Amino acid sequence: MTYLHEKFSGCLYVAKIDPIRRAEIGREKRARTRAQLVAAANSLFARQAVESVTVDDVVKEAGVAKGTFYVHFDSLEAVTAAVAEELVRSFDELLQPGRGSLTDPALKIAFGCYSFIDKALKDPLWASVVARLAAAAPKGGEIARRRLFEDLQQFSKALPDDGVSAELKLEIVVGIMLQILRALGEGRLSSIDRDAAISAILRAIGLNAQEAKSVLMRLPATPMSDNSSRSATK
Amino acid sequence: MTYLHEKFSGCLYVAKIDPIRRAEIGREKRARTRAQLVAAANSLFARQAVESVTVDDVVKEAGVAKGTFYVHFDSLEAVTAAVAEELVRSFDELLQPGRGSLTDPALKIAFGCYSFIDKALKDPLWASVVARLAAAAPKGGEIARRRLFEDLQQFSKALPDDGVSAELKLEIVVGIMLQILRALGEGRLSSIDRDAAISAILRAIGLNAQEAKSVLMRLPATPMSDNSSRSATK
DNA sequence: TCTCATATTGACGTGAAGGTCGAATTGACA
DNA sequence: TGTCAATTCGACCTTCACGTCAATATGAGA
Repeated sequence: MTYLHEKFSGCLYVAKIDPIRRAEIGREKRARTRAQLVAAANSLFARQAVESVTVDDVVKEAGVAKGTFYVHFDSLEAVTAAVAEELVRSFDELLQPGRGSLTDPALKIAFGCYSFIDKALKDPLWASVVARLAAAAPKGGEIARRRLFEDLQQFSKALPDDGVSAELKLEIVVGIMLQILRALGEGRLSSIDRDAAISAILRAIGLNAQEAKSVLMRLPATPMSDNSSRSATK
Repeated sequence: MTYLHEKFSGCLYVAKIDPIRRAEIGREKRARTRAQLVAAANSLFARQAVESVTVDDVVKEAGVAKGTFYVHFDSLEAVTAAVAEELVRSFDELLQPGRGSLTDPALKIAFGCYSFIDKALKDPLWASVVARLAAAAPKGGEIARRRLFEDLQQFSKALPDDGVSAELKLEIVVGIMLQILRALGEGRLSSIDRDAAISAILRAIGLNAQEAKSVLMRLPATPMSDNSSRSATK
């Protein structure tokens, strides 16, 4: 019986399921392991410098074997990029609901900055990771940069020329935001006034105190729901 | 003859010069080698990330043997700190002549920022090194930070409260400056308008456009001599 | 229960970087 | 020119992280 079965199945009958189905089966397990690795890297980046993290660190943190790492990623840069991508994606998602309704460029910019700082204040680990990745993997945030730049161009058009190019404004806004992030991550500025920070940014890019205040008041209330308990890993 | 001489000198006569004199003799050679190592590290930091520089890189660049490195420094961090210290010292020196005469805090701040950006524009290698070290060895710039903070406190006192703490202002100014440095080092912003940048900074910390312009006009002309040919290594 | 594609494992080879130390060099002095 | 202390040299050892791969485990379908 066994013999017959083996011969039968081995030569003609079994062996070919559906290759597409096969891939589907693997996908879930595969995706879970990959997510574990990304989460582990994220978690490590919250604790130590990006450059000091090793493959061994990541696999240990993720609880998988070293070989598994290389099934999912070519190198540390690859997993770092994945972490950055996930961070950008998730923040973007967070922004969508509020952002859609805004048309005034100044408001869009203020809203984005406000949400960013708000998130950083509520989730210091997130702040640490973003600050470190911004330095180590600037590639990741490029999309966000581009969007901000477009808003700034629009914004500049609707303003009497103040001699500050949109390119310079971009660097100024990004510089302020990243520095605040770093400061939060390093324990300086344990609690700052979001409004004050946004106001400074708006004034730096050309609004006067009056206008900045007006923009602040027109900001959608509580730009993000305050479920601050979730860790940076999510 | 040889025998007598050896015995004579070896036992009684020679052997003890003056230990203080000895040290003096070595000092010059020693200092030169140390300076070579610091210059080599500086030069490497202008080309590649601080963390990617190895001891072998440094000694190769300096043209000395590995063992020599460890005579002068305990580790890469030590030589990195030395580079940072030298950078701060030399910039400070550059600032002294113009800074002495200034009493208005806004003017002091503007002058410092202007000189900084000016230097960065004239010496992109310097900009790269400072930008990288600011991220990798924040310890080094602490003195500069402290001085800027004091100026900002004075500045804030003489201003109607705008809700922005001096601590936050410090991060804002530093953030803008470092980001401009990074942008220059990475080729974005190949040439920016110094006045525009300073104006943005002044407005961010509470001045209105009018006042910012006034401060800019009161800046000492050509804050630094423009011998821009010297490389970042010096 | 058996089979097979897929995913996972971890021991291992390789090379690069850190750090050491006895030998060699240098140069002021007698 | 010989001596000695200070400096420099570079071969060598050690550690550690990278990346590989043959062996093993998993689990859906027959």
